[in-house]
Amino acid sequence: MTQRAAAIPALAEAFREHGYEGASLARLCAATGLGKGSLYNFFPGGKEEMAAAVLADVHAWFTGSVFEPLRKAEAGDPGAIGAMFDAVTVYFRSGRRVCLQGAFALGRERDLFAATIAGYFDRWIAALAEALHATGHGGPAARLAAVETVAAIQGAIVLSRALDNPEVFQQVIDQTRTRIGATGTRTASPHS
Amino acid sequence: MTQRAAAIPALAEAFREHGYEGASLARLCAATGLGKGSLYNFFPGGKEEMAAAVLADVHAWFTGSVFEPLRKAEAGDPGAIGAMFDAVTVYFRSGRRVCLQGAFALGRERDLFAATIAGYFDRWIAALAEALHATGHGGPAARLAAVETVAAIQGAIVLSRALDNPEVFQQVIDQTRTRIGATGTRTASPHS
DNA sequence: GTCTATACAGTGATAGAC
DNA sequence: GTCTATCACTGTATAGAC
Repeated sequence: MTQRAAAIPALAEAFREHGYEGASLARLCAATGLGKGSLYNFFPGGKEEMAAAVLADVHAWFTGSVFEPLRKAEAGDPGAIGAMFDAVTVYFRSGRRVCLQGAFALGRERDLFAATIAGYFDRWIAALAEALHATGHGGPAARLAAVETVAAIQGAIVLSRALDNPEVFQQVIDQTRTRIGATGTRTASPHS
Repeated sequence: MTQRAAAIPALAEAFREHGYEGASLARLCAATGLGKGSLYNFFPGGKEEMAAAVLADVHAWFTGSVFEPLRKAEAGDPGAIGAMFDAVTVYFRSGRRVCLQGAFALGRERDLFAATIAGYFDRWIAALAEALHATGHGGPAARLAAVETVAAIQGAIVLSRALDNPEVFQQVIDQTRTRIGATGTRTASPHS
């Protein structure tokens, strides 16, 4: 059990780097340091179960580190939204690290994990919309702003990777952050 | 020569639907209606050359239908930027159709086509920044707004596919369009 | 030029030894 | 539990008949 959990981060990085179809079992073995037998012992469903476990792990991390803290904005914490921007900037390494659910949404992997992927972004948008509502945005406007913000983050990852330039990630994040009036860290030096 | 050109749109759709690694030669043959021998006759470099030809074709279409028309904003046409939003909405079918260069930017395909992908987005941002500059945005602010707008479009594709909901594409596009003050069609009915 | 046949490495998955 | 060996299959690419 704990062995299985320990393999998931390595699997996640392999899926991030190579995509679902590109992450062959040979690479997954190399990434985890386990043989095929061990992997199939932990994940009887094969590659699909490994990817599902990784997506669930990512969702769990975001729930604890992003979605739940956003709820603190309801308690009157104006810095909660700013903390979200800081968290995703670190997590996605300023665009150098891919959003797995976003990447899967573009390919045929979406058919396999449609409900999981939609659930992830639904929760994100809902939590952010609540926080925006608590900080003054009107009801429907809060959800629109939440949708636009999450889209901006995903677009920032795509564009910064396309241009191979983490600074454009920072630019998009900073503009989005100031527009919706979030407090918190504004990156002074855009490097690394 | 003209036969080769006729195959490219079919190849493009196959790469869009299945991704680079997922688009097997069998599927590329089925999509084009050609045998392997014919494909290798037109594209001696194999799959990589087919994908490169597709990316070049997409770039050429955007140059003629998006980038060049944006330059008309310099001639004092305020509707040029609005026309860009209309064009990309139709082209990407409100998020149902993937941006090939954006999808490749997320995967390992980026290593193969890095210069091509970066060039595509560089041209887009440059053309849009010029148009924004001509319609009143200050110099550095114009480029920032251009970067943010292109990122918003890419994020709109990712998010609308993740939620399997073209309306969120329209929402993000409409918000971005009004924020930068572009005239043109504002989608009244968000359906299809 | 376009097809069929084929080469050969690599795929996901399984069975069985230890 | 973890490994090695092997499975049937698909991948890209090539060769050769027509």
